Amino acid sequence: MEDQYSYKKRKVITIGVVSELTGLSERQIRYYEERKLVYPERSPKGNRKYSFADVELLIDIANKREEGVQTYEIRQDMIRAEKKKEKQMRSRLLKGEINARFGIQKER
Amino acid sequence: MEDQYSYKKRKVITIGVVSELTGLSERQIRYYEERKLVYPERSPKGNRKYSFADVELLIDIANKREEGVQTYEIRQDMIRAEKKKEKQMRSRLLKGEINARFGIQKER
DNA sequence: CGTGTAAGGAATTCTGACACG
DNA sequence: CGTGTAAGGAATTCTGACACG
Repeated sequence: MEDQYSYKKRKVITIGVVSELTGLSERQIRYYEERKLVYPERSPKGNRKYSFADVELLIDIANKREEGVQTYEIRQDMIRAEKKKEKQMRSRLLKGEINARFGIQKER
Repeated sequence: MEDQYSYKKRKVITIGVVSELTGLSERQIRYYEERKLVYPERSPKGNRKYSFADVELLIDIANKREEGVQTYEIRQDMIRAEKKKEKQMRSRLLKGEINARFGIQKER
């Protein structure tokens, strides 16, 4: 469910590449960060670094925006989805499903 | 066997990040390219872009170099491994194993 | 609210070359 | 052979701001 951590979530992509990948302007990407929709990491000197997961998220955001959805709405939806997910995780923990599914997983 | 194409093989990482990820200097990374050990793509304006697969390859190269293996040797080994792989692919094709393993694969 | 843009500066990357060994 | 470095230029990224709507 969480996908492999490495490639998808490592924050290594610069904003210029993210712009190419998503079709969004750097201005838009930085603005969505300001609106708390994305959370890039920063290199030692302050350059933003994104993951493939971030790129996908930004593409979803771009689609929502095209539909006229405001950044505030998008954020609210994300928060709701997040809470829903946490809730599921908690109930699964109680059932011990985590170990069953991820306990004896092979590497990679 | 080929892993998922997307995240691991997309060339989106700049040389500076690759340098951080591998511990190699940019000079070394460019030199290994000159010796035909790595093949980054180029952005429209000429900036090198690497994949996670490239990063792993560079780490392997760094290890070989530490053992004193010359770039020429490393390249020869890579070529040999490549040919061996092609050979396997060919024999598998004949047996029709490709369809069996990749034909009805689900997305992602 | 969401995005473009000019502004000025700092950091990144590029190439070709000299250096050492 | 493998790598460091100074050199000069071009491209990238950053921030804060003004603009429009």
